[in-house]
Amino acid sequence: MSSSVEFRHLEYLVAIYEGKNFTKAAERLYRSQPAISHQVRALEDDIGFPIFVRGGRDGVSPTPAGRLVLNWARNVLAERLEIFVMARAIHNGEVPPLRLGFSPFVSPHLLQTFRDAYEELFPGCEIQLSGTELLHTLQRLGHGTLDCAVLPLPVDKDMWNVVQIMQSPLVVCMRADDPLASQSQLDIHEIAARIKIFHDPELHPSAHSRLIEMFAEEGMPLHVASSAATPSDMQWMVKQNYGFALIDQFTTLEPGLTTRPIAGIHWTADIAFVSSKDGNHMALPFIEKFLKQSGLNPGRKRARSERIRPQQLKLIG
Amino acid sequence: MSSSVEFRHLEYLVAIYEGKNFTKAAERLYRSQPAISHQVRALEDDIGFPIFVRGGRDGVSPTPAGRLVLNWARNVLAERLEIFVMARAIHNGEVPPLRLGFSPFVSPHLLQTFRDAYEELFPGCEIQLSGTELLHTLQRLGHGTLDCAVLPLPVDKDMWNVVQIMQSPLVVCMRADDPLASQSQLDIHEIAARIKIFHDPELHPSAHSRLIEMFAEEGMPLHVASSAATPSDMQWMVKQNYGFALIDQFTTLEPGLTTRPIAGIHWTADIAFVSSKDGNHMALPFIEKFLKQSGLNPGRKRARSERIRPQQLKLIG
DNA sequence: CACGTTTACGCTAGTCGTAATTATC
DNA sequence: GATAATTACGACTAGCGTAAACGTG
Repeated sequence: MSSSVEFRHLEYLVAIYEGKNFTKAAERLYRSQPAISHQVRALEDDIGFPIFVRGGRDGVSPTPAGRLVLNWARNVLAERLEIFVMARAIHNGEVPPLRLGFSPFVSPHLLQTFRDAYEELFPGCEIQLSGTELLHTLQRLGHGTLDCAVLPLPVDKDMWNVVQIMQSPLVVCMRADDPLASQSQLDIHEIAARIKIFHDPELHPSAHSRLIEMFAEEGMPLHVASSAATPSDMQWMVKQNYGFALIDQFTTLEPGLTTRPIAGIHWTADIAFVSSKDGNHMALPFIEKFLKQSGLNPGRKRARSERIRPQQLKLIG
Repeated sequence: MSSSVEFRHLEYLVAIYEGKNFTKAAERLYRSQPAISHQVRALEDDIGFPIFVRGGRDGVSPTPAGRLVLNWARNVLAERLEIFVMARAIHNGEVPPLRLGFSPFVSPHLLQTFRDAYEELFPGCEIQLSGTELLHTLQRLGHGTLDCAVLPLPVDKDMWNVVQIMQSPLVVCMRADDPLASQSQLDIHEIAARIKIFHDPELHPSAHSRLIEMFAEEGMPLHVASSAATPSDMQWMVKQNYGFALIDQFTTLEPGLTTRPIAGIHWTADIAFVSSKDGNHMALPFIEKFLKQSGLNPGRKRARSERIRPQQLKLIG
């Protein structure tokens, strides 16, 4: 059956399609025309259906089934080139370290997942991490001192290559001994006034105003009391009873803290893989293809049993 | 170089990797062990780097570069099978019509783009369209009387396979002879009170409440005056001076109407390709793979010269 | 008849198998 | 010394080229 199809056949098919006849294809391929004809015929006999309809005078044209095969053939031939170029680079140690930026909002766990995926894709290739604030990270991407970054959305999709890799619900972070911790879900009206700890507005201007808007939608005014630059600072504040905080549900919690979802609310923090459009690290196309295909699966179970619904609102990075 | 790599080689590599040594691989492949050894050696000589490190006693293991090749090899071998099964189905006319649902919110232009992409992927294969309201479409997906659908987000990602295919800014639809049409952008405070035409809340419960929220965020109360079931009904109402409407910027406009963006506001309608997790139309995996890879490019220029920024807010389907 | 594909046939490359050799634990 | 990969060599498959036949405009 189709298991005797070889790359050689695909090369012939593509050449025939592009040359529009067997003869021209044969010239391109430095083969005799009968050789091509014979191979294609053998292939068609093998797979059980024709790839081309021999059109007599002006050129052959692919059948519908043939077009499917041709599309795939072009792809796969291109991939073959890329893969071996890349693999040779790996072998020669010519893959420069991947300079990966991230903002404090991105959980170490997600970074670890990314690192694992990268190790799987490019075994033995180094990653250099730089965690700074969002705007600075984007600046460095622009200057070319970073190859890519893991950042909260939104990010200008016309300016950067963006692949979303995570959509993580926001939950309320509180002390485990808080009376409200006995509830599995929280009523927004009960807790709105107690949410007082936020990320530094300077570091994430849009995120901050977004948060205020989200509460306004629910008819809740918000009182910003304390602000922090990192998730761990926020957690420290929660622990010290400064108030509650809204955090990514995948944030690693310090002992003595717990998280609860807000009933009926499905705010999320969206995280994306971002790279410069003219970024030139050779791994970038592979990474993006991989992320688009398979996504990134942080191997951790959902925080609560409740199904997480795609939500209307996004926390802006 | 790598252009002499054939599928045969990849099969050998994968068998060796899975069998962990040349001998077991040879058995699986119904070949002699030296044949395998010789082929792999020839391959490695050709590509210029080793795939396996011969580990003496307990099995060979892939080099870093080899792992990259192996990952790709597995993929590409699987693809080869799928492609020819699919192509044979196309040839035999065994591809059932793709029963595609869509909601009234989805522009015909986008559907056409999808249809073109499908025709490119599966030449000659039929699409059966069913346009009904969102909830009914989801019901039919569940019952298996639809294979897939093009729908506004959000849709439960745990319940359905969802691939976003479009993110289209919302603009204000008004009469071309309206005085405000002279402005290239509109001030939200000037027009909020005049936006009176909405989609029927019954048909899109979440979309409706979302719209009200979005205005609330901007501090604008919204007065729902008229409602319509389809975009063309909405346009008729705008024409008859019932008020302005908020529509997808890619909606085909009737003569006498025009659209303008709202300054500083970047609301969007997000459209996705949705299918049942146990949907069994053979084309679905291919379509999803294609959409994830290349997305869907509605070949139409941007409505205004202004760059569209990814936005914070999404109109719910 | 012209142009292009297919069939026929001999040649050779290269793939496979058997057997002998080498390497590693 | 046992297990497993490599080398050696002969056999045969099958991909190639040349030349002739076949089909369409």
